Amino acid sequence: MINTFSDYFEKYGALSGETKIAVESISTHISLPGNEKILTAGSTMRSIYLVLNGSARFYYYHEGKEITNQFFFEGEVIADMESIYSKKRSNYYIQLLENCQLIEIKYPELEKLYRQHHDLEHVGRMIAIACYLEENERNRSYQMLTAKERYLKLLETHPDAVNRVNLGHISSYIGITQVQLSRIRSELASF
Amino acid sequence: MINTFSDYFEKYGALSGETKIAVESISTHISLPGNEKILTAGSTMRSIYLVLNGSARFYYYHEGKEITNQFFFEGEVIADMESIYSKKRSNYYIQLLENCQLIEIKYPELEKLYRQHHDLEHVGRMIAIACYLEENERNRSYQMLTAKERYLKLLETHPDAVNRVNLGHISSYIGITQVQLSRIRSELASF
DNA sequence: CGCCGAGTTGAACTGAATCAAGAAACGTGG
DNA sequence: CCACGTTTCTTGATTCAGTTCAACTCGGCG
Repeated sequence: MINTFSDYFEKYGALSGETKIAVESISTHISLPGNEKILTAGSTMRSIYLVLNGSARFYYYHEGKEITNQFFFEGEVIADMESIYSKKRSNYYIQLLENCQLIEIKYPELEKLYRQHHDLEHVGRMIAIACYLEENERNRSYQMLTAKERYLKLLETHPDAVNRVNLGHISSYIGITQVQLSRIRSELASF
Repeated sequence: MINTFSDYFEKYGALSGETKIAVESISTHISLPGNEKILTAGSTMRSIYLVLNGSARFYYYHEGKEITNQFFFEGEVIADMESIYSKKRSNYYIQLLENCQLIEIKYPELEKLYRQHHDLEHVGRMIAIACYLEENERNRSYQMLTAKERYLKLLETHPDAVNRVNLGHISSYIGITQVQLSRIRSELASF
């Protein structure tokens, strides 16, 4: 169970006691109601959030339609890295899908810790690499899988998503319409 | 112009003179003929390569067909991060497309330097984040663009690829058949 | 000269999008 | 606790983008 940012970081490498204390010292526990947006296009993201409880999605608009690009569940970290790193206004939205218990870290403070604690920066690099590999795998699934196969893969890797999230969000996540996803589901159900 | 690994790293953040000297001390210049494979499925990747001259592609097989997942040109770094980090056998291939001048760094030696030089680890983290963001953008292009739009986008972002690489490699990169890409090109040419 | 790989083109087919209508589920206020 | 409106999901009919299979062109090279 991931209850603190230290827990989260330590999945990717060891941290000294000192570093863990420093990380905890900049963490704040917050709780927010479902539906709340923690990022809106036009504003800049300055914090990252560890999900203790609840879920969220990252989305954007294209030709008037919402497209969900990411889901966040318990133990995962909510962020728009693009906005955080560029310090520019985001083009994206992040919305809570349920009531959430979160731990917030203001990014500039984490950056300070990265500079002070080499072990933390190392773990940060490992996390970024893991994120890169995950995105790359998703790209490969667009190259080689059909819509139905991508859905089946999501069932395996993110069973949470399928049970707790709207069909429309899931369908845009795997790059199809919700009509098509509905057909895929009914086809699968008939076995 | 990127002539050394230090040049490459410094695109993402400053390095001390000492760190740069350390990086150069583990770099080796090599040149290899076009068509050579520097990674074959079943073997483990242990080095990364900066491209001074030439090009390469990263590919794999799916249902008997080659699918190209990445291109590498001058100033870019060739690696299969999955194999390098897991230290396991790769499922992928990396093939040089032209005669190449490369700079090789054996990964375990770079890892040592990461541990010794905090500034280098910081830059490494920035690079990983940039790679993540790039892959994420590619995912968004699968979510919202048609095959033709993805090709036009590749024309903008990687004009090199379109001129120097086989149609078949490009088509699998953007997730379509080479037949379809040929049609797209002839349609575009008619304007 | 003849072969070979790369690219193009045509015809038939298929997976997925679109448009549209209806059914189910959900939340809110009376 | 029911009635209503709204949102979410399903289903059918049609259209369209992209695949498949196959034949043909073209340039390079032994």
